[in-house]
Amino acid sequence: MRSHYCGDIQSSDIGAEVEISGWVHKRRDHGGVIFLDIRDLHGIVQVVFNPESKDTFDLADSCRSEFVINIKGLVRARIEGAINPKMATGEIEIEAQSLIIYSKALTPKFPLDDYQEVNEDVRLKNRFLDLRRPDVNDRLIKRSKITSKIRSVLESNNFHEIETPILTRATPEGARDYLVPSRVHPGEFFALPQSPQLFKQLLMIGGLDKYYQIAKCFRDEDLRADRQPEFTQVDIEASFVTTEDIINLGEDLITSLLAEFTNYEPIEVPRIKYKDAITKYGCDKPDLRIPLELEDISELMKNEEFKVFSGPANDPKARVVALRVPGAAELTRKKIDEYTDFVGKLGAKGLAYIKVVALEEENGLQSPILKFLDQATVNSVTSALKVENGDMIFFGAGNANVVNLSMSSLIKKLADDLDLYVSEWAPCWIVDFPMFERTKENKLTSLHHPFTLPVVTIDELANNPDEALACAYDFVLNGYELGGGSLRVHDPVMQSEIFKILGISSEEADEKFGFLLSALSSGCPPHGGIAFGLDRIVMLLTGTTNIRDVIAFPKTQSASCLLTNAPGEVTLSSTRGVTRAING
RNA sequence: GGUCCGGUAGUUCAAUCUGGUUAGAACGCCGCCCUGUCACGGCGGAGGUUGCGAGUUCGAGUCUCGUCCGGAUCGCCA
Repeated sequence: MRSHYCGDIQSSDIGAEVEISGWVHKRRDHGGVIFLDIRDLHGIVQVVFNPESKDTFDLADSCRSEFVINIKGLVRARIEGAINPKMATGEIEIEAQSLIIYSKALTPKFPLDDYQEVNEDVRLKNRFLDLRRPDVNDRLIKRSKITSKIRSVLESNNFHEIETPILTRATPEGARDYLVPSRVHPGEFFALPQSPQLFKQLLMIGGLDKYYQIAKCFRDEDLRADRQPEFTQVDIEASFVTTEDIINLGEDLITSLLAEFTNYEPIEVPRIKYKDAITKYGCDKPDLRIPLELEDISELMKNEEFKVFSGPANDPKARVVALRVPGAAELTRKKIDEYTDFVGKLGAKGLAYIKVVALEEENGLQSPILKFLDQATVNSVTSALKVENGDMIFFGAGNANVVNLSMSSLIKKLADDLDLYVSEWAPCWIVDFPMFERTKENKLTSLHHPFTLPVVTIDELANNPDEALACAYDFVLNGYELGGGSLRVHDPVMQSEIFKILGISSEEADEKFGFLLSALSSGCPPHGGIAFGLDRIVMLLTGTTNIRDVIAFPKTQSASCLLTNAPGEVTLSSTRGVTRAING
C-alpha cells in the first residue's frame, strides 16, 4: 500500500513513481489546483491535483482533514519560487495520478497542527488523535529506542529477561496494592505487583544468576507529574555481586543512554552520603545542576537572643540553615513575599533574609532581622557563606523536616525563576542510606524495603536499629530519583530479625513471607540489584516534565482513563463469582 | 485527606477584579469564488444550558456556598 513514507521522499526521488498512504493533514483548494498535504509517521509531503484528470480532482476536492487516503503519483521538483524551506520535503511534490479514500473522518475534535496548544484533558479524551501529532509519537518512538538500548546493554552483560507474575500476593508494607478478587477462592485476593522484588530474589536463589525485566508495576497511591498508578521499571538483579558491581552497571546503563540520546558529556558521577545530601540540599534527590547549597548554622545561633533562630538551634529535632543566592540581592520585596508564601505552604513559619549590598561598608547589609542578631554572629554567617556584594541570604529555621522540605523546594524554585542552572545533566548516587526511619507514631519502617542488607551485624542491628546503615543506593538525575537498589539479605536469621524490628510478628512473617524465608534457608547466593523508572528516564531524555507525555495511554491525577472511562462499573455477567469473592 | 490554579462556541482565549442591552475574537466548520499555495486568499453563513446545583440580587458568565472534572503540590508513594 506504499512505496515510500511521506516524510522520506527527497530530491533524489524526482522522476520516480511513488505510492503513499496517510492522513490528509491540510487541504489548500485554489479552485483550479488543489494541494493536499499528506502525513504519516515520518512526515508530510505535498500532493498536487490538476483538473485535467477530473475524477481524481473531484475526489481530492471531497477530501477533508484526517481522511485516510492512498496516492499514486510522480515525484517532481517544485517549480521555482514554490520551494518551501520550512518543510523537510519542501523541494519536491507529488503529481497525483490516482487517489483512493480508505476512510473518511469527522472534523477532528482539536487541531493537529502545532499552532495552538490544546488542553490535556481534550487530548487524553481523544488520545488516538493526539498520538498522530509528531511531538507525541516522537516521544513514544524514542521510548521504544531507549528500551531497545537498555535491553542491548543488559544482554551484552549476560543478563536474561525473565517474566514474573502479575497476579501475586499482597505485601504488608509499602504502597497500597491494587487488588484482584479470586473467583476460585471466595474472599481471597491477588495483588498486582508493586515491583517484582521478591520474585527476582527467588530467581537468584533459583540460580538464574543475572535477571532483568521491563516490568509493569502497580501502586494504588496518589499521582503526581512524575507518578502514575501503573508504571514501568527496568528491574535488575544479579548474584555474587557487591554494591560496587551494581553501581557500575547502573551507571554504565544510564550514561550510555545519555550518551546515545543527549549531548551528555561524561563526568565522574559523584556519590553523596544520604546524611550529607539532607544536610547540604535538604533532600535525598538533589538537582546538582543548581549551584546552591544549604549551610547549617545551628551552632552559630545557639547563644543568640533571637528565639526564632536560637530555639531551633538548641532543639535536636530542628535546624537552622542559611542559603546564599549569588546575585539575588535585587529581588523585590514583592518577590520575597512570594517566596515567603511559597515556603509557608510547605510548613515554614517565615523566610528571613539578608541582602548583601556593600559588604565593606558599615550598613552594607539590609534585613529586618539584623537588629535581633549579634554583629559577630552575622559576620560569622557571612564569612561561612563566603558572600559577595549583590548576594541574598535566605534563612530557614525550625523543625528539621520542615526546613529541609521548604528550603530544598526554595532552591528548585529560585533556580527556575533566576535560571541558575549551570549544567544540563547532573547525575549522582545517593549512598549510605539508613536501614530504617521513624514514623509519626515513632515506629520503625524500612527506608528502602525490608529485604535490604544492613551494613552491620544482626546484633548491632537489633541493639541500635536507628543508626544502622543499609547497603542501598539511589541514582538521581537532575533532581529526579531515577532508580534505587540494594544488596539483599541472604541469611534467614537476619531477615527474621528485620521483620521483628519492623513489628511484623513471626506468625505474620511466616504467613506472608514463609516462601522467602524457606528459600533463604535453602542455599541463597549473596545478591543485589536495582530498579530504574523507565517512564522517568524517557521523560528526562525527551525533555518533558510530565510522565503522561511518555505513556501512550496515561491516567489522570484521579487515576482514571479519560479515553476508556476506566475504571467503570461492571455488568452482572462479568462479575459472576466475584461478588462472592469480595463478600467472602 | 489538605492547599492552590483552572472549567465560557469544535479548539484556544476575551468579557469575571468593578453584576447591567443580543456573551466577543481568532482558528476550525459549512456555502460560493479563486491554477502555485504551503498556518493560501476573498465574500457570506452556521455554531453557546458560560461544567452541574443551590443561594444573594430588580438583574449572575461575573458575587457566595456546595458538587463534579482537569492540573500543580503537601500528606502518601516499603
